[in-house]
Amino acid sequence: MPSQLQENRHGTRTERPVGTVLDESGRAADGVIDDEAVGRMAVPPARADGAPARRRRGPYAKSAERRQAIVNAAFEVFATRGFRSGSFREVAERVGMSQTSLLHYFPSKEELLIAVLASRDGVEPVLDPDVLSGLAPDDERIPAVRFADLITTQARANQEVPGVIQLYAVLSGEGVTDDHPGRAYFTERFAGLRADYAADLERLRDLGLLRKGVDPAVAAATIVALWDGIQLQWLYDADAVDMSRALRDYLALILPTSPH
Amino acid sequence: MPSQLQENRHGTRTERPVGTVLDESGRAADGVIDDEAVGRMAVPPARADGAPARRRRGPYAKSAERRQAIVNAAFEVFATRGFRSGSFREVAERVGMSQTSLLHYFPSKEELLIAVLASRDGVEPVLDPDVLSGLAPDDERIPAVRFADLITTQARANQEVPGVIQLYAVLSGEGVTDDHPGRAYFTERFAGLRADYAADLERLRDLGLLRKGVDPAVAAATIVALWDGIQLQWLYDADAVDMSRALRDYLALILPTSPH
DNA sequence: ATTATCTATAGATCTATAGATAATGC
DNA sequence: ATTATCTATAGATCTATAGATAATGC
Repeated sequence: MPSQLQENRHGTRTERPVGTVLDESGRAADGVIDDEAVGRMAVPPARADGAPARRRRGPYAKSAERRQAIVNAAFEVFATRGFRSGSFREVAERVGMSQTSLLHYFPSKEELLIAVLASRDGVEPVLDPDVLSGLAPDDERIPAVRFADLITTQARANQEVPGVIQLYAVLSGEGVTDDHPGRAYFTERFAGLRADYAADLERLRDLGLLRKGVDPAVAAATIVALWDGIQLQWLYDADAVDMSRALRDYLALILPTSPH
Repeated sequence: MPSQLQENRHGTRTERPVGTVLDESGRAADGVIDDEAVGRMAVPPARADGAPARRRRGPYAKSAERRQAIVNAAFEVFATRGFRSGSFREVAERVGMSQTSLLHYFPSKEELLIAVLASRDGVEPVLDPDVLSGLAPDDERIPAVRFADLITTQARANQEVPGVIQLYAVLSGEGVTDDHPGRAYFTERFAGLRADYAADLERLRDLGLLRKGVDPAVAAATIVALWDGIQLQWLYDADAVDMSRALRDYLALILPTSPH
């Protein structure tokens, strides 16, 4: 039973995402100390009088909470206005502080965006991977059913978290414009998702559960593409499309044993 | 033989697209007189001295050409920067005139966007619908093959027109942000594409060419979604995905008779 | 005379810096 | 003493208006 399949859900990886913001004390936005970053910190210079250099105090107690509030507000602003049109002033207004105070936490708009993208990876709901579609515990089709279930369940769950789908659609479109600071994030995210799904599908193929003639790499890109594309249509007209249905139908086509 | 299938290619409709800009003489951007718009024009008021009201002269000879040059420049600017971040100044620079002169042709940025979206529908390459995959002229699978060929050929052709895919991805993402003037265009475009493809697939189903269990409406939304999504991935990494391959493979799954 | 184009500029942004004051914690 | 927050503001935008001048065509 390839339990690895559980590790590749859309957006539930545990490594720290690329570009996680670290403040000067080497603390990531979630408050966890990053040893590597601490190691990279500038050593306080010895003073001319030979006295020992002073130690930095680090952020105050409520600082992490404040950062998170800013990231949450920026999440909303970027989702409703995009990165380039979303303004510091609007984020500040929502979080109830002056615009310049934001710069104490995020010294540039780029860094704020990176923090939002990183936080987004954590906002997605975590699934219970044991929700199976009533198959006998030794049913050989379980890996295929689980793979399809994880994707469609995740799609349905994303739908319930306000802003997640819109932030993603808005920024992934804007990200291909000139010099956009989100480009690397999306390039890597797409590559990672394709690789993860392709690996899953190769395992399923080896188990004889993938339809003959389906290429795992092409199907992996197709799953991601279909998912993104149907989300975009859903944003324009939520009643006109059924996101999880479209995904389920496609997965049923390439994994003929899964239910439909 | 359902020749209607040829009429529904991605972006090759002949009606004037929603929101086509008409200048004050009732002339559309392409120079064609729009009778209905002329009829709507304000009647010149009779003057106090009873003399006949003067007639408007209409745009000068080179005006249509100038408009087109502006639309083309705006196309590039919006594709590389998005609508909100793309500026009148940059469009003016590319077209070699002052920023304020643009306002003579397009009195607001919104109208310029509408004109760009309308022009985009005409930029897509027109296909020769008779390119078939070497089937006997009386082969009953021809409608399915033609449907699949039109889509994959269009996908390959779009790839060759610089900016078309990027403009579309950037603006369709930005279009879901608050008060975006492109929202109506994309809402209607998606609805139209879904309806067109669904009608095609229903015909194919009636001919026994659609795989059992495939719902035409879901498959129609899936084609559009897959297409948009794979284009987005392609913009981030052109070497990593094969757009027409992904479309072809999906179409082969739902239309089992088409070649692969 | 009408259309096309330009200069000057109003008025509203926006990001970021400078530097003062308030709050927190060693 | 350090961190957090604020006010004031520089300097760079951006869209759009006002109104003058140039080019075109009735």
